[in-house]
Amino acid sequence: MTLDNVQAILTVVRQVPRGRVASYGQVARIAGIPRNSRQVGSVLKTQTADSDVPWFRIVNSQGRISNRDNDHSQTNQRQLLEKENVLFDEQGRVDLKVFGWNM
DNA sequence: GTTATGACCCAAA
DNA sequence: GTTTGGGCCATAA
Repeated sequence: MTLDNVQAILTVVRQVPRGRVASYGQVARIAGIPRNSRQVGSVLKTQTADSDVPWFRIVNSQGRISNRDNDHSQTNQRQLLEKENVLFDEQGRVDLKVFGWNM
């Protein structure tokens, strides 16, 4: 990964509007690196909360929250999204048809 | 240089 | 609708 790509990823994530979510693959495509969806996660985990990047608006293509299979950060992300009117179902997933970011 | 791992994705079952 | 297996590519050891 070049530094340019990292900046492109962060720029894309910053463009995600409030109340919407985007998938890793979607971010990777828009950033110009279609096959590097996994690296998007690696970049986001270095950002954490004290950044201006809304990392919590990124979920996987199934609408599931993929952080480190831990427990705490997952709930934290969910609450951050619910604060923006993004609702989860009983299985802890968001409806990408409704809350997905379609440009 | 090779091997293993990962906040993933997609097609098939 | 969900779970599995194979594929991808960048980093770490």
